Amino acid sequence: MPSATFAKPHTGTVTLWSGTLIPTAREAPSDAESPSHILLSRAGYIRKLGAGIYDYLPLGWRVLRKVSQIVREEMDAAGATELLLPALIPTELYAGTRRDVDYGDLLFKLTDRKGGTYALGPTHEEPITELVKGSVTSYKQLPINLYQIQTKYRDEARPRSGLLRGREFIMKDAYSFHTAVDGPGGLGETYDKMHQAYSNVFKRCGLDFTPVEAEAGPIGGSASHEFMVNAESGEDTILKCPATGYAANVEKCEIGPRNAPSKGYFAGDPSGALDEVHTPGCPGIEDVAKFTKVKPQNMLKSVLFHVKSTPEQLEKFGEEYILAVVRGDHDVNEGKVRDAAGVGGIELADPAKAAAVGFAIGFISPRAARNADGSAKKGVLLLVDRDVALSYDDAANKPRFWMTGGNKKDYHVKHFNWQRDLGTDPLNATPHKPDTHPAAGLRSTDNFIIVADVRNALAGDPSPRAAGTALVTGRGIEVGHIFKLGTKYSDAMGFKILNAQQQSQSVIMGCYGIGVSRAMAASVEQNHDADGIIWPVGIAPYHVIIQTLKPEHIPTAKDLAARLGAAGIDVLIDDRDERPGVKFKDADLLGIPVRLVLGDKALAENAVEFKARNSKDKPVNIPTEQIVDHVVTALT
RNA sequence: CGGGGUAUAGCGCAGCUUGGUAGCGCGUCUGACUGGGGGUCAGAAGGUCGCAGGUUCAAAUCCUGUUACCCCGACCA
Repeated sequence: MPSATFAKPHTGTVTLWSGTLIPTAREAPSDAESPSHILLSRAGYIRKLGAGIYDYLPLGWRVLRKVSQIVREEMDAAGATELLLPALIPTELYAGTRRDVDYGDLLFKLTDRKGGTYALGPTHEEPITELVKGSVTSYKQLPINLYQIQTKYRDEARPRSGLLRGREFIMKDAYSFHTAVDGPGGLGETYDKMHQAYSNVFKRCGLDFTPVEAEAGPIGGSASHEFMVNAESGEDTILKCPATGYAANVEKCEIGPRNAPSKGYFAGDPSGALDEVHTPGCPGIEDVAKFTKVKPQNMLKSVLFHVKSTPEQLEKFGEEYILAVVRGDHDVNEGKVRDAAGVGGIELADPAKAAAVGFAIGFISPRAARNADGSAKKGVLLLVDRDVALSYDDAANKPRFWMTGGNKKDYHVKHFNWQRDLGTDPLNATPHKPDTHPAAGLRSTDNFIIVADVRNALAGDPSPRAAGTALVTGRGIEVGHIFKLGTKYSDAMGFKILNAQQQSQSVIMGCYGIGVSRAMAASVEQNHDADGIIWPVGIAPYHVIIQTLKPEHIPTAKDLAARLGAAGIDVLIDDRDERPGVKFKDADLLGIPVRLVLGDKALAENAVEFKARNSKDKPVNIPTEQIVDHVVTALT
């Protein structure tokens, strides 16, 4: 681990408990559920003021300042510079990007006395682009990477878990500007630097984290990474390859190759005669499974997407749909569907509109992508996951049994067979090649069908990086996200400059975020026990807590604190006239790495009692003259 | 946004069914005894029962409305 903050040649802070505000409580507020929320509340770091809104008390603010300082040092070392933008953003600034609309209700909006409308910034792409656009006029001034540490606002539909998902939170956001993606000074170079800086930051914060590949941006490749703190209580699921270290979030994770079916995709005889069953009020897989006793893994789940076409595409191709088919116990992955289809954007189809085009949502079968005569419906792509494009079960050595929708309300069918029941034999289908240009839209052909990986990866799926290795899952809390934006914002806001060839070009951007307040909570999620918090040294509010057991020991405690402070150590002196039991309990709750106790026993032998919060070892007496060195060693 | 729930002292809760002087634990304050893992005893302060209407001689309690908050789901750079 890189050098800890305390080792720097500055004087540490010394604080008297009696002079500050540390309201510890035996019981947490009833609305606190997650460990970080409960412990930070009980130990007096934060207090709730409203849904998703928290006071940062002195201890909490010290932790946030320590995290911020680590972020500053690493960002500065990576060539970025700090500034501060307003939190209050005039709505006009969103005119080009339309993000006030895209963000929707997530954006806090307010109106001033003159009727002007504003937003409380959730991120700052627009203000930073506006700033740089107005002050950078030559390619010679690029690249540049600017960051701020600031309070952000998002009107979350459901704030939860204390600091982990608040409506007001502290975030570091950085934005870089370039004239090229590759090469010296390019976006890629800064992106890699940020990746390294983020790893340094989270290491110094003492967090156990995993960088994962996330949904790729417009530039493609691994253009986005999330930094996930590994914690069981995390909201996000990540997948890892134990052999190669490959890690990705559910949205992004690829699934490796598996054995090709022995007879080929779709090939094989039916498992029985097509059998229609009445399934009243059962639109969902779970309902059907319960009602018919057929396992979800023997069902085909058909999900209809609507292609978000541009007006020009609408003109040329009409409304287009994608019918994605996965196994009943699998989840369709929207990003994979979009990429496999080769279109720019998709959305779940509206049930009413789908019904008008002949899709009974909830009861769709692959057959719904065909006309009555078996020909392909115009503008409908049938996208079949590899795990269901089968008619023969190699493992069981018999025809594959499928149940699927009956294409009319309240009916399903058993013994669906791809070759017999699709309408046209898929073996004769012309493979669809998505147009290389996503904006081109779908093309209708007679046999419009693709076999692809279109579902979310699961634990046990083959790794995409190591043959014969299975993916494993873990839970995580997203504390950082780096992203290659490309020209999305510069184009939307008309930010172009002349390059060395005297040609006007769009400025290429990257953005890089760290959830500062979320990192504090994530650390507690990861580092606590039944008694309280266990801070990593790097972000602990104080390095040492000195406890006096009798008031007459306070002068001795102050002398000791001064010696520790001179060594750059931050010290909290618990000078309260409380009983020892209360003080020990509170010390454990607060989670300060080192506890020094001044009591008659130790003082009688001219010693101080030392205990590390993260150790189960019994306290040991250290001679007073050695205590500073002992603490420094313990903290390093 | 859909479903479920809660609102009474700083915190955690009871009281509401069956209307009649506002209760308990923790914490706080005073005093005494204590003094190495939330100590004991004695005393004290602290609440217009979320808000607004209504019913009633009388409402924390019954009725109507409203607001806030929590949980599950949907959503989430």
